[in-house]
Amino acid sequence: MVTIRDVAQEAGVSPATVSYALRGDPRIRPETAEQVLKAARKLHYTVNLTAKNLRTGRTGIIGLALYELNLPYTASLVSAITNEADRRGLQVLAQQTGYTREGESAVFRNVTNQFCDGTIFAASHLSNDDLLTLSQGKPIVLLDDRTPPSERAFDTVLSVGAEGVREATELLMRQGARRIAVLGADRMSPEQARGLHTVTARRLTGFFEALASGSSSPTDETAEAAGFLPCTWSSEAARTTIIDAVRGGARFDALLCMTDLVSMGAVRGLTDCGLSVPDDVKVIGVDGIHETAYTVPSLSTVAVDFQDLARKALDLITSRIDAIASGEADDPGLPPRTLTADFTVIERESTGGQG
Amino acid sequence: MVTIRDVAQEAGVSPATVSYALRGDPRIRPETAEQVLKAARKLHYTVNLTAKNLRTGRTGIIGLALYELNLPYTASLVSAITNEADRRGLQVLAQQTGYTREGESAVFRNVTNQFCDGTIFAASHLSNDDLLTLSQGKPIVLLDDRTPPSERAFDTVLSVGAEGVREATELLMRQGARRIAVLGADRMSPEQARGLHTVTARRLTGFFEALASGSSSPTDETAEAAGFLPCTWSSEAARTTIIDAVRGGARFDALLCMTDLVSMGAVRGLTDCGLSVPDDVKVIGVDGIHETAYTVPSLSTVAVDFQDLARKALDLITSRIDAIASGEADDPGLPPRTLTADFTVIERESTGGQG
DNA sequence: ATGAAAGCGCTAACAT
DNA sequence: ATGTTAGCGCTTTCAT
Repeated sequence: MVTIRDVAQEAGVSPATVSYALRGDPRIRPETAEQVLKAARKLHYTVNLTAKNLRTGRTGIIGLALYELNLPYTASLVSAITNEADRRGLQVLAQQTGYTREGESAVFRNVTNQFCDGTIFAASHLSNDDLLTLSQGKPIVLLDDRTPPSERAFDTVLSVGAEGVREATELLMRQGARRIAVLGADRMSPEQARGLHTVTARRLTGFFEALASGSSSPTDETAEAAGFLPCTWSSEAARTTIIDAVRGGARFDALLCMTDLVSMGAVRGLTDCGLSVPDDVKVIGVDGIHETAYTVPSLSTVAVDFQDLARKALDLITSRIDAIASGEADDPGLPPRTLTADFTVIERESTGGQG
Repeated sequence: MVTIRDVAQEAGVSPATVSYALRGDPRIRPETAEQVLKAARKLHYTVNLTAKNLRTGRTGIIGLALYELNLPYTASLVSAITNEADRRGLQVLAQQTGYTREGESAVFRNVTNQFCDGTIFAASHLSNDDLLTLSQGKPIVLLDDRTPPSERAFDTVLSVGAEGVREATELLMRQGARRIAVLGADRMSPEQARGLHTVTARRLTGFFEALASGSSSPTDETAEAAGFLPCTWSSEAARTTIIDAVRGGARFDALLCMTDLVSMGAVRGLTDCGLSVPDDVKVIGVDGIHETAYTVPSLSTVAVDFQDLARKALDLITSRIDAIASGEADDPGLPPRTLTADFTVIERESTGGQG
């Protein structure tokens, strides 16, 4: 391994000068710097980040802890965040927590606290207090934090919420839906939805808003909620839930699905029951995963702008890391910030649009 | 930050003793070790991996360089490899190279050589010589290495090849297919296929084998190759290729698709042309990505056993890392090894089976 | 403008 | 059975 000393010797200067020159410190005379650079290139020198990190206390690695890596949505997240990190000269260590409290805290113990300057985290079982303890003072950015805005303890970036789902619901109504069932959410009143801050609650708020404003508009007919069909956000759960619902006599002409995986399962279940999408039932989902474009029928969706989300998450975390590095350890610092990722409603065949 | 010295002081021993005790070195008396452990717990001590790494020259991080992270197949790879690494106390740094030579070598320069003890790599543009230079002596395990077995310079684990595709083709024939077109592969003779060692060539070899053995069996009719429809392995490319082929008068009653994403696009394209799967055309793919179970119709596939693949890749790389650590630097060491991941043929609706 | 020197926290000879 | 010591490669005062 070629070290800074080798370069120093080659260039006829001291290791300190090499260190400065390599990072473009203005104190080094241009000609000297040039010598150093030449020597470094000649010897194929690369910094040893481990040594640098030991010295500086930073690793340049951002942890990314998600419930599961093998899902189209999380794969998009990993991809977008890795790209954006790369652009900033950072690395990403992705972990899966497996929906368990144990898995989540293990990630902090074994990974974040060891390797990472900070962590982007989709929490499910850990409270803010748990996180405060586990994070050991390192920054955390939450993905879709579910604590009420007033009680937030961490920066967070939110994916599609009320606004996106309101537009989705309006699209369904515009296409003639009159009885819209919600798939993938527990029954909730508009008041409850507004009081809670889970992803589901935020999305349902948009659903209720659309319904409410629709009924006050001068359309001849008006749409109504045709019930809640709770299920986990997997295609399998969605499929069986829909089959049971249809066999149980549920009546709806449209399905608002909480995610795209749910809408894929829904279409599959509807097909199993001999129902046609979009003729008998219109379907829309949320997330904007890639495969929605190629299913039969193609699926309408509220697509998260993953690049925007990644950018926001990294802005948030790097600003915290920098703040800590510049010695604001016990400083109260910036208050927790909440950012929302952009989205686009994509209209496809499942709501009666073009493929 | 609490260091090994703090623990030493608390336990009334030397830092070295703490280091030994913490790693269960038998030289330390049990009672002493107990004292140390208690002190460490009391102070919430955790090793500083950066320091440990600087000292030992290992990081416990495995690089994973794939052309693209946001694909169902690669997401499965990331997930399985991360899980398996976790089980072995290792971390995974996933990177996307973006199909470019530049991206591939950048990963080595910026990531692997800095952070990783070794890299699991899906190469496309780099030659063995390039890799030898870039790897700087750190182990590399290739995914689906395309160099001929006799010229292999690295360990590799192969995904589905001839065997899996032979079984897939046989399934198609058993279901009555007589004119099987191949989607996602360039035209190739059986001899060419056997001489090349790309994923495509290995798979085509299986296709030709099935065709050849089928014609010598006592079936009344015999299947034949109905042409090659080259396209990249994306749903979009598959879809447009199929549409063009059908409009151009191509005649086939079955499609052997090189990947599942290709078969998803194929079904979509066939549907666009008013053809039905499996009635008009039977379709099978390769990979075993999750979403094939929920499409309409559900897709038959040759499913890679991702866990098995991950296990094999990590066995390979850890054995190399350990060999290097135990001082066999310039040793010729083990010759390059080739392992093949297990697979299962899954029969679903697209070949006329159950959903 | 550059160099000397002191560590960052840990491990592994080597000494006791 | 445990302690002393010498670094791993780098950055960063502090001298010169």
